[in-house]
Amino acid sequence: MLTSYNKEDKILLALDCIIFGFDKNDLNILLIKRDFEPEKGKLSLIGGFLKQSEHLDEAANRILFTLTGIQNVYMEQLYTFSKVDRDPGERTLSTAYYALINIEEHNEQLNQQFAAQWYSITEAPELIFDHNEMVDKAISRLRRRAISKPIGFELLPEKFTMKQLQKLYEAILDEKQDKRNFINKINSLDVLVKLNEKDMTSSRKGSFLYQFDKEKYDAKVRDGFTFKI
Amino acid sequence: MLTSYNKEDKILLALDCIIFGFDKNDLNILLIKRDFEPEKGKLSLIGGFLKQSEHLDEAANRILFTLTGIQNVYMEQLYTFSKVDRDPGERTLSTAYYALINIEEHNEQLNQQFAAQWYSITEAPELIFDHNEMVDKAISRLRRRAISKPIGFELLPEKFTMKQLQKLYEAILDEKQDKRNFINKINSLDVLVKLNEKDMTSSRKGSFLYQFDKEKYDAKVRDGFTFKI
DNA sequence: ACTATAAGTGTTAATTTTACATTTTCACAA
DNA sequence: TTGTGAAAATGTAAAATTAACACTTATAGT
Repeated sequence: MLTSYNKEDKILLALDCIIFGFDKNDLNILLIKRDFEPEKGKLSLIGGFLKQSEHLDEAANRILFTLTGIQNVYMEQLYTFSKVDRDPGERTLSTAYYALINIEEHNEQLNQQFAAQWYSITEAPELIFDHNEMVDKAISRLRRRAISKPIGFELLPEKFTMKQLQKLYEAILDEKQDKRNFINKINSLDVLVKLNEKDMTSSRKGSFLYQFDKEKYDAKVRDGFTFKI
Repeated sequence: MLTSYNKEDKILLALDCIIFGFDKNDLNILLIKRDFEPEKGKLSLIGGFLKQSEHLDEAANRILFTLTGIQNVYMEQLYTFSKVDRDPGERTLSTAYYALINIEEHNEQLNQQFAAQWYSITEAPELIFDHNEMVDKAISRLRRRAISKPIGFELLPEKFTMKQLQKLYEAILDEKQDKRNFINKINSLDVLVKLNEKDMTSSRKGSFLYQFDKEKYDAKVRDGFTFKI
């Protein structure tokens, strides 16, 4: 086929993944010590380059898997960063993706053979290039999403307590929630099932475990309900 | 400087601009008849290619200016589209940008020498490649933005009537608004100045003109107020 | 001066959001 | 066995916001 584009510039396109995990009280992100120049040894997001015949979504998953062993994670495209000198090594753009994962569930995958590690976002480690900017943008996107979609459940174990859910939302939104109002709100959404099981690790009384009911949620969305915390 | 990226693929990166304008009752977008292959003669967004040493934001403005004569428009990045066969001519990604402009104000710029024309989004013309998908995404972004930022004012003349503002929001949100509630809401935001002038073209009684007070708005935002229609 | 037409204006009910404190349960220690 | 400490569970009333709704006013043109 004839193409008319042959005098246009071709450019390196990187991808960087902001992987959020939640651990008791804190939002964490997965970072890696960069083992090649430039900026070798500094902390970086999980990143790599797009191949010629790859969809960005695929590339993001390939890169995540290659560097962490984690797979089958739903990632969402965040933004394409394009400052001319953003990478001192060579001119590259980078499309950032972000995802939420449940730390425990993926810790088997993320084992010793990978250099990636969890860092609390409250400690805000300094990253190479424009990666801090990427993280900031991801956090604000996460906040916006968290109040309009039940996105947070991805960060919790399958069974969780109301307290854990509340802590999670407090971490994402970075603000305290009133316990009773929070529980009432969640219950009114009617997308959780209360199990006949208690978590006994946090108190003598024990607290009931809940599960997110995806089918119920999907059905409600179909009927035009909007989730809003 | 030494670079370690030399075995990575380089890729063509296009940009496409979704330019919204508003005209009495309808949201419009600016489209162009494509004058080169592939898909020559079909309708397309305003598009072009990123150059090696250009920021995406710059490129979007350059492309818009080149194809329409319109300049100094604030465009926001929307999404990067990357289906492998999205352009049958050659493998390209495309980063979409969108902007809101005031049709009258830019019609002098957009003169005969340019092929770009306004099309109502309600007529939903069929576009090349994945451009319809881009437009859909831009519209939903626009809706989300419109209820949380006073973004709509960019689409109106400097002086406008409440009726025009209401029509605009009805077009963006695609739903009727109650006249009294709408006006009360807008007034309670307290970011408009009522002028001592009337627009006499639409009724015998005439209707007062208003102006958006950007300084007042910025000051309020600084004090932590959130605009929400 | 009459008429036709769009502009302009407020109130009440319904819903949602916020603030807030006591009782319950149970493991463990005495 | 009884008592104690610690977290879990629970409801209501006030405040704020949103939604529904219809008549009066101003004016140009006849």
